[in-house]
Amino acid sequence: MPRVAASEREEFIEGRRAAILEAALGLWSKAGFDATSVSAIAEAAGMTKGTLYLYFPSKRALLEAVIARFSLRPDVESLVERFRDQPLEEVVRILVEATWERLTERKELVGVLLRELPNHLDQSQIFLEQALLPTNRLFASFLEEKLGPERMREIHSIVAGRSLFAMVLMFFVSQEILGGARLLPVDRKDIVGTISEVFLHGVRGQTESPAAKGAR
Amino acid sequence: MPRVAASEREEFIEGRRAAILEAALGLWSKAGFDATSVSAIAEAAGMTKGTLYLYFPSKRALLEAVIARFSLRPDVESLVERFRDQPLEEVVRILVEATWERLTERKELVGVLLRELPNHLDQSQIFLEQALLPTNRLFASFLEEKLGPERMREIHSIVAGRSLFAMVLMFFVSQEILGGARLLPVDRKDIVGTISEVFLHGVRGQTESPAAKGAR
Amino acid sequence: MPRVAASEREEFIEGRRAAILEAALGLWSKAGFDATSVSAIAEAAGMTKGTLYLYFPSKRALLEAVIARFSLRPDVESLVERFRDQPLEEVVRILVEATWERLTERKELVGVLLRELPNHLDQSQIFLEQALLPTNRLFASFLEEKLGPERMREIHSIVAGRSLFAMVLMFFVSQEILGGARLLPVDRKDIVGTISEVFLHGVRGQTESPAAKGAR
Amino acid sequence: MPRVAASEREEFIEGRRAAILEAALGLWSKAGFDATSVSAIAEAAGMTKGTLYLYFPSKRALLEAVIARFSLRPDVESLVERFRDQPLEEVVRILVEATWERLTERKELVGVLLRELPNHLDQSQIFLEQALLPTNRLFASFLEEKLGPERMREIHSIVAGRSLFAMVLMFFVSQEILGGARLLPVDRKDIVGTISEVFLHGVRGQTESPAAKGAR
DNA sequence: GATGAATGAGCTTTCATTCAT
DNA sequence: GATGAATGAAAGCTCATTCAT
Repeated sequence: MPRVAASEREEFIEGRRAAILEAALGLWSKAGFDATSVSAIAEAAGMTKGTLYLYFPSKRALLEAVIARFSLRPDVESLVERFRDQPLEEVVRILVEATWERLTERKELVGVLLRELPNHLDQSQIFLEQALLPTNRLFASFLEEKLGPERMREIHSIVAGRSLFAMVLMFFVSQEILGGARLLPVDRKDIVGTISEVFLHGVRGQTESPAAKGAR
Repeated sequence: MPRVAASEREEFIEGRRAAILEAALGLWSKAGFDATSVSAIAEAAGMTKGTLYLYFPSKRALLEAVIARFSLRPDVESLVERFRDQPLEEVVRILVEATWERLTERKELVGVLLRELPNHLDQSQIFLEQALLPTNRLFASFLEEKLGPERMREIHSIVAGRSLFAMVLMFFVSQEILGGARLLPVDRKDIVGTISEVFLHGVRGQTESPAAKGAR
Repeated sequence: MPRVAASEREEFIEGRRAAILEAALGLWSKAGFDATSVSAIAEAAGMTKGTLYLYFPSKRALLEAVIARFSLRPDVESLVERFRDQPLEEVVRILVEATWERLTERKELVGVLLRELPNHLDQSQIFLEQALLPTNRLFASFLEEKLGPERMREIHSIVAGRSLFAMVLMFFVSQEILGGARLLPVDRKDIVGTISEVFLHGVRGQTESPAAKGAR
Repeated sequence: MPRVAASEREEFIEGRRAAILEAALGLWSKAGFDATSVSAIAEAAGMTKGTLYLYFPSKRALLEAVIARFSLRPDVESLVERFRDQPLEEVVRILVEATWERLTERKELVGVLLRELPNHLDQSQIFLEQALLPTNRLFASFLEEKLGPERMREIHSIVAGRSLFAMVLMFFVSQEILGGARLLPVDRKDIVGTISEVFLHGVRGQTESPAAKGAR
């Protein structure tokens, strides 16, 4: 004779879990995993330590749940799917823009992952396997299709694809997480534009005019 | 009245400090700053906790000393200086190669910096200012010289320069630090080659054949 | 939802705090503040260190709480109020007796205060202001009333009043705290009697018979 | 074949010991025995920890040496001896004045003794026996002589004598050590005058005029 | 489901003392 | 005689986790 419907109860529980995850993420992004106490998280989530342990069996498990939340995958996949017929230029620009957007939205999570993944190598494996590699593969195959087999003999599509993501992420980290923006602010347009430009000509490669060739 | 020459004593002290720094770096790269106890570091350095505190006033000061050790600066500077007259292609390839080498040598330090800098934003600022920006500026001016003012109206030299470093570092992090190499090993030659290739064509840009243009 | 009434819980907490204060006082009176460890106090109070820190945020705060407990004030005030119409002799004798009694009851606290106040000058100020001065002033005004303005031109009522307390306290300290009683036991009656006698004739002053005068 | 005469060496050693004692006293009076480290004392004495241990076998022994330095004895004895034939009034006034002076000179030592004696009861015994009791007895016998056997049936000469010292010391402690002077400054003349006045009439006692009696 | 008192292991740091040089 | 590097014990304090209510 449950007082509430099962679904309602589950919803409630999911809400509490979400509140805890959010609180943990916020505090960890500020001070790191070890330097944040469980009771601080519980307080930020509006409950006591004891209650928090009703929803997660340990601090470690809470970290795993936070990590599991993150993925750029859905975005990239749907974008690539949606724009598969568009020219490469278009897709790359949209992708860079979307990725930067996504990173900005999840700034806190990016910071936490950056710091905590290396401390938890098993988590790291899972994360790479589930969140990064499929996207990397998908985009690589898209690149291969667009660039043709000839060019693929010169560059490694996986490396190339990951390089694009690397440029975006690294720029994001140095500007937004480590505070580079305060020292040397760069306009977002310049960032997205330059990265796309560099990548595009980079993967296209080679097809320079004789004049440019002479200039080398 | 000291029995040993001052220089000899200083040497001895410097040796102990170095041993401590090395021990700290090794342990931190495995488990992180907070999760590594001072006594573990002392033991790894072949002394007791009390002795360690003779050489560093606090755990925090030890971290700062470890961070202060790191810089890619000298390398890049001397390389750019040495090869200033060589074609861009040459310099970029050498630079990417050298940076990858350096990162590999200092793998542990890279991991520690990655994780601890965001937790110590003041240190972060100092690090960015002293280790990253000067190099970034130097390479940007080198790029401008090589590519000419026209191209510079299309791309941002600082962003471009940092993108190169970003590609190298990010690849390094995902392969070597987070363990990507175990999931999807990529040959080092491919990495260096592709990154250089992408970057070079990327910054050169533009001078495509009409055929390529039509394909967009 | 708490299972016990709020008042009941508060009572419980107050009980634990009292147990800790008592334990701290007992140990400090034997070995001093610095030489007594927090875990020794906790053990004496029937709990572990961690639990003690649930009730007091620091060792220092515990000291402050102990100091805050002490005051001779209520006694003196009520006594002076109650016996305001009695002759000075009566009041002084009762006061000396009561003070000695009180000191004996709180022997441990007296010892702790004696030693720790000079190490914590801020606490010292608070203690003097709240516990000593009001009493001193009250008794001084009582003396002025009883002795008349003429005599007051010769002696300083604040100094005189404090002198009485000084005699009692100092005797107490040298006999009971420093162990003088073991070397040269003095009957309590003698102490109270002589101090009162000395003080009374002292403040009355002057009105000796010619015979006594000649004996000088 | 000593390079210096034995006496010269002894003098040197005595000088170092004195420097250490002084340094220890200065620091202890500020922060207390436990809260002052041996190396702080050594530094203040112009040597290193290791050297200090050449002169005193332990921190505890250093405390004992400091305590052993203190005594009011010589003063009181010589004063009483010198003024034995003067009227009681004169002697008491001089004694109070001299004691206050002495306490002021040795303010630091008084503070240290006050705090540390109760922590070191064995030292306390020695101190009482050697520094206080003989003086107390001497002054008591002087009082008996001056006041005559009749009065002695009413007051206890030891208690009376110590009361005088108590008044002086207690006033000194509350004003100078605990900082009472800052709250309620009292002129030194008033202090010495009132204490002497109170004591003198107090021990003389009894012989009031009928008028005064009626005023009670 | 929620609480919060309790714990014990572990942390960083200090310090009196020793001893080879 | 003087040094200062080394130590190990212990201090104050924090915190993840448990569990009776």
